Amino acid sequence: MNKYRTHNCSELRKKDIGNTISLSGWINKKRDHGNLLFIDLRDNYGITQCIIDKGNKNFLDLEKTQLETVIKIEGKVVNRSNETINKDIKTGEIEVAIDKFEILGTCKELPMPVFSDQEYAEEIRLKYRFLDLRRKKIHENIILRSKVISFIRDEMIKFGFLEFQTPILTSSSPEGARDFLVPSRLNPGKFYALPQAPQQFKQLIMVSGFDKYFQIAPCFRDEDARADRSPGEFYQLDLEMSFVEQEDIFNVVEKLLVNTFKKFSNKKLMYNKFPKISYLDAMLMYGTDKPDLRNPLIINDITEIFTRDDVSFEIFKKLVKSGSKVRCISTKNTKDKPRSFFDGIDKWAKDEGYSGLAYFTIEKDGELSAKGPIGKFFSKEAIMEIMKKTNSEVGDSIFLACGKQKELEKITSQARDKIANELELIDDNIFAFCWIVDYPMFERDEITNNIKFSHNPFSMPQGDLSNKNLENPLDILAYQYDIVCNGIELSSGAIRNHKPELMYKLFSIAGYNKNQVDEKFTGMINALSYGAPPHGGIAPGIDRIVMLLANEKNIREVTMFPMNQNAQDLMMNAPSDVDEQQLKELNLALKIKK
RNA sequence: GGGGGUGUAGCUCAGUUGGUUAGAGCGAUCGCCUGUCACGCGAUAGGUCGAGGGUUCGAGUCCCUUCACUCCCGCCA
Repeated sequence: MNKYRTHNCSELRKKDIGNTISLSGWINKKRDHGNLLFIDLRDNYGITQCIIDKGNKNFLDLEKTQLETVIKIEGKVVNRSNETINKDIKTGEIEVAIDKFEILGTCKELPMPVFSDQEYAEEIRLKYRFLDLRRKKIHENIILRSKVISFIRDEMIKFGFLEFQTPILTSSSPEGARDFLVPSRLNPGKFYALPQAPQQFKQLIMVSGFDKYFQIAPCFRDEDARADRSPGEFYQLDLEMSFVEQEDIFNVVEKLLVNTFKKFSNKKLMYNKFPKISYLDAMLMYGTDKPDLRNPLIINDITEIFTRDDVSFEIFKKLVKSGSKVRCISTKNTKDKPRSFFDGIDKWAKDEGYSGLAYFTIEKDGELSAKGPIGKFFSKEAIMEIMKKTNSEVGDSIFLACGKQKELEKITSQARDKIANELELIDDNIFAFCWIVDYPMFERDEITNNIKFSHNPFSMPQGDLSNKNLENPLDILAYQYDIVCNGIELSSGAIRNHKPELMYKLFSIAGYNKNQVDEKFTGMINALSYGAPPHGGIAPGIDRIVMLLANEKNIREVTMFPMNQNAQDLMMNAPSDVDEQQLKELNLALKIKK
């Protein structure tokens, strides 16, 4: 028999009454009645109420034992009378009458209470993460994460995928995010990079003939944090398949995500078959390539309206003449919303640094009219045209913004979220997945004006790639796709370009000559020249999936040992100074800017 | 790099228009209490009001600088 326990803290039931047992765990809470002491003993599995009274010689010792001390108790399982049953815990029908106890791990005065479910400052949670992780909510989140990962792994194996590991110390890649670098001792002055994703390796696995690969892969990117983005490191379900078209990838991933989300959440899926939205449509209708489809609001382009003679909103007309566009959001039946609602939206837009959001409400009091500060600038006919374009009715309101396309996309996208939140249009009990497809292969760099890859340079372009098409590179679409759920980008993937000649051509458009490509992508280009299968894949973000399933707004709530916003581990004190000898071995000298 | 929010006891927070000795709950310590499950009751200890500077007769409160945490923009093929 194990020396610490016969049962865990969630196991004992009525059938155990009368048995002598032992439990080990943390003192979660004490209720001291002076001559009678209740102790909630907690372990990973649950809580068992233990009880001791003054008659026992251990009473005084136990009474002054601190919360969160780890103890072992021995005693008898006893019945609880009907009035004292606790329905909130699994072991609530019984309690343990303590006979003996032993301290296994003492506890100093706590910097933060464990039993409480109130919120604590991030700093103290991260510094004492081991205490924070004992708390119910986050403890359960981390267990959920484990279960989700196991489930995904099982599913992938059932689908016929093989799991492989790829190197953590690899080479720096010229495209993409900032790399984490690791100096090489044996190769002075040279550096490894931690992988931003196992992108090239997984393609090489396909070239090596393994057909279907997956990995719960750690990825490292040295970029600034956000609520849904850990600084430094995160995990992807990295997968790649040979001899597939886009649709084959979609089928596998849809099945996996639907199964996973149905298993681990009670929320409804808006679509079992994820809708496919082209990048261009998404940018027009939602102003972003990660739209929240729970939000019913749609953005419409009504630039043409401002070329009409019967529209006299001169500010917008002037901007439109010089190349700006006008886009709008129509809200259903908002005619009775108070003035403060509309002005609040306008003020919000100004606070965000935009020039504001104009608005009017369509009313019909005999005659059709636009009510609101700018309503008078629109003729009846112009209003009817706007109603037609935006699918609006009398009683609806129109919010308008004018500007250059990029800026306009940004404000309308944010306004779409803001207005929907104000109007409470978003059902939080739904997961709305979609595919964003047909990303452009290239885009123009706004600063340098050069043509560059818009996403992954290894993606396969769509259509017939005669030289004629290559003359208009900005029109080339790629077999490149993203999955979005509730406005969060879950993954991106692509059918890869496995033809070296085509790759050289595409790279030349982005300004790389053959030698540069050979040098920067040695492994890849070389491999593709020795019989590469057509292949493609995707990489859903594990942390974000778990975050959605746990109904959390912050990635740290599903990460066991996260870093803070400045990429510091407050518990381990990373990053840290290293001693002179270590630097010397690595041939490094520090030169820190003041 | 830029913008917003927060910072008061170990923890969570209150603190009015600038005005005497900065408060509460939890936790800690001590005492009372045999059926609680956020047990109850009483007492005690516990404060660089994030830090520095300024205005003022007087600053937790106003101003400037700075630090920490956080959210957002930039960034994230």
